[in-house]
Amino acid sequence: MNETRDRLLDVALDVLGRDPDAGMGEIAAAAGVVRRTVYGHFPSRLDLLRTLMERAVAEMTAVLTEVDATGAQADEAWVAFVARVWPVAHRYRVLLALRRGEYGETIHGLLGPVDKLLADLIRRGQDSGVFAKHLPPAILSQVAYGAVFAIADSDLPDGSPGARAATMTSLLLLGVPEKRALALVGDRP
Amino acid sequence: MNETRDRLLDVALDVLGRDPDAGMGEIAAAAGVVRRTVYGHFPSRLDLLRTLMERAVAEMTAVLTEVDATGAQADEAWVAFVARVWPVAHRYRVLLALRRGEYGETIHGLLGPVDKLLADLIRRGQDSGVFAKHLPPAILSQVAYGAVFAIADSDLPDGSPGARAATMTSLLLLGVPEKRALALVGDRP
DNA sequence: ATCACACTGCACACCGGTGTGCAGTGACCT
DNA sequence: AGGTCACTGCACACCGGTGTGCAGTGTGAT
Repeated sequence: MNETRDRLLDVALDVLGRDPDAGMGEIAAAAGVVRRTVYGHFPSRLDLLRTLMERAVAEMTAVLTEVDATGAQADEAWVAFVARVWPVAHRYRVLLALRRGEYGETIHGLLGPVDKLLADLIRRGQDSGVFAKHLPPAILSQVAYGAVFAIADSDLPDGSPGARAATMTSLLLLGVPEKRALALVGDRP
Repeated sequence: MNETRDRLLDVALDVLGRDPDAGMGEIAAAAGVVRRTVYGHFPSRLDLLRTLMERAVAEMTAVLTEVDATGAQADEAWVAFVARVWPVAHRYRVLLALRRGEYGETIHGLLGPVDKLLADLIRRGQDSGVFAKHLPPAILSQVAYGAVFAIADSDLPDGSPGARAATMTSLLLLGVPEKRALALVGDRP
């Protein structure tokens, strides 16, 4: 039923991923609707942002817990995570983009669960010896996560690097030896 | 002579690194000066930004060409680059932060030279076989560069990861084997 | 003493984004 | 046909940041 509301959220995820400072007007226009209509669904900009983040966080935690529950090694779980997230990676740029900015504090709070799950996965990998320990889990997870989305961002030109390259890169930076990384990612493209 | 002007630029680098959307008022306040005074030195906000970026870009290109001219292997050059940049890495967050945002286009243009030098260094490393080729130089350089500053950003807590961890991480993600990376970075902290 | 000059402390106009109010308009339901 | 409901298309007030004008005020040089 809530057709417009859903489209609004989809479009906002996209628009704000490109420009975190985009206003209600731009989002409305991108959704083929008038600004006034947006306020009909979300009483304020912050309200829209919050709903958006909650949705994104829910999807991410779902993927992470699912992948974690398979009982696989941490590096295998990471590969599965990136593979699951990659197809919609551009949707999740917003997670990174909105941490700074006007409502940064509010948004940052919403991201807590995701940060925790990521850090836990990396810690598990470090404890079992598959990930290197050159950085504490909380930081290493953010860097790896950031690298994956940075690569997804550069994915505009025709010759796209693709999921394989992003997975390889993140595995390397997590300290997985090249041989093992190649085996995990499938030796041939 | 231009004491206030210089302090303004220093402070702006710092403030804008924390919040790219900081206004002239915040910058002025942080410099212990009144907003009106800032306009006495820089006719517009964009003008301040441009001056700032030119200064930052000049410093970066200086370091990069210098490090490049030693004729060292690309991985050694990268280590030297990070070592030289690290002490003031937080100053250069602004380079990343301001690419998006209001004057993104203008700023992006200013960064061309730095991007090119970085990509050239990485390409040199790939051609001589010390860096992996899982990503094209233009992207790999940006990811490595981003990782270094992401780590510098997380450097707030008492137990700071430090330059060593940042160097290790970037080397790994560039595809340098752990053994070689440890040798380059000095086997003991 | 006076001049230059940098900074101050107000005033103001302007702009763009937010959020609201309210009278339509059209589609769909019954 | 009548009613509901979402969207429209204006109106508006409000806010915060930008950029400017101008009359001070203090300090250092001569």
